[in-house]
Amino acid sequence: MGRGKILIRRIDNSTSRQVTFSKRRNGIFKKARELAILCDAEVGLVIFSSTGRLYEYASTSMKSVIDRYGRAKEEEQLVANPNTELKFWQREAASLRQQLHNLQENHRQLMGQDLSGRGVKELQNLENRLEMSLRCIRTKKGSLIQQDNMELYKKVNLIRQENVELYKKLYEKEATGEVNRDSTTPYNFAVVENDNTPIHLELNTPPQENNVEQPSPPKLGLQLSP
Amino acid sequence: MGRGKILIRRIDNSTSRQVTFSKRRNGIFKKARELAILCDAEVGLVIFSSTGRLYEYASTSMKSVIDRYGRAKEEEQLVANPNTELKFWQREAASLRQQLHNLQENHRQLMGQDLSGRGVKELQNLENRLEMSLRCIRTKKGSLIQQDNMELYKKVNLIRQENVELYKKLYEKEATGEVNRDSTTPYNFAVVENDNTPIHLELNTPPQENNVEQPSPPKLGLQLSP
DNA sequence: AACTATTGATAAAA
DNA sequence: TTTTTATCAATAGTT
Repeated sequence: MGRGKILIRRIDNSTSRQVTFSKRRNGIFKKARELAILCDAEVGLVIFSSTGRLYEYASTSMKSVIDRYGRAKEEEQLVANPNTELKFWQREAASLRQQLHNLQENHRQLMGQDLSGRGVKELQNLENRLEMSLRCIRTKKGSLIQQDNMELYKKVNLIRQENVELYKKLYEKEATGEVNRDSTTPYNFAVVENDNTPIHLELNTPPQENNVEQPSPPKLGLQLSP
Repeated sequence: MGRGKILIRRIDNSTSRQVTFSKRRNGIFKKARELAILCDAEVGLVIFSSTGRLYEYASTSMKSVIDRYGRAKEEEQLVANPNTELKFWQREAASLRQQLHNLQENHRQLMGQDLSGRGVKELQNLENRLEMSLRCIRTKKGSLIQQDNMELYKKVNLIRQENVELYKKLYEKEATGEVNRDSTTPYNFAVVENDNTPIHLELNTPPQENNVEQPSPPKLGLQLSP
């Protein structure tokens, strides 16, 4: 139900993930309330966002729901050993530790460490995955830099126009002999013909490497770096 | 959403109340699941029908959700009971969960997902790390393949030698007129001069891509693939 | 946060 | 219960 169908899988973009969370959270709370009222049910709903914030709804009270749930479960499986609580958390920690370990292993592999005992096939697979990642990242970087570039281009055009007008004013004053010859010109580069050539100014990039996937356009007279 | 709009009030007819309960229960469970997956949230949902039956959904486990709920509430009310042993494991689990979350985030970035909101600098950094990994992996792969290659080379030489000897024996028999002409030769490639050229046989590599960083040596007469 | 084109959920009927 | 179908509701993408 929206402008297009979506797959039910984690939304990568964190902004839209949050927006969707907000919308759907409201939606499901409404549904929960309606179900409780329409069907005379006792409903409890607890949601932790990915950032850890708690949201809750209970048709009666959360305490009532949880207590009732506990009693129902107790009846269902006869007894819950009071020693279980501690055990549960120990198992939980062990499980999380395991997951963490696996992920770390995976991460190390991806970073090209700990490659011993891997077959050629596995390494090829790793290589392919990394190349895919690189492509994604380079595409993103390229578009970001291009965006920066466009904004800078606009800015330069604005300043150039300003310059032209200042030049004109100066010329007029000079013509009427009222000018003070010692004053410095505000922008100390000359008027050039507006040839619409894109300007290539790389900001925010470390100078050590320069492998951007765009053709380097011819430089104009204005250079920000020595 | 139906043949007609309805008021949100208790459905009097018990049959349609039951039917509606069934449908909406499925609906809300689906929504809960989708919310958990799409938005990476932890969700717990408990429903008691008007007849007292329990239905539940939890994205992780109901125990985890209820415990976390309890802790969140506790923290909210600043009550810190020094129930040390239990608390310890709860904090341990929380910490591990956090680490896991961070590592997952990192991993997603490395895999080129979730790139929104990253600056050019960060992307450049990612790119560099991935390239370093790729170099490591390719080096390792290269040496593995070369090792394979060497072993195959030795094997080929052995077989070739065997072949030479068989050839000699056959020649001797032919010379004495005792040979059976219809017998097939065991290894059906001929003796060539041993020119010590390395043999390039790629084993264990999927055929789709072929970007190994070694110069492809001239192929010998022995070709395993058509 | 508001807007809509679309998809999704479901009320009524069978 | 489940299926079908006509409608209403939720929401994905956009502004």
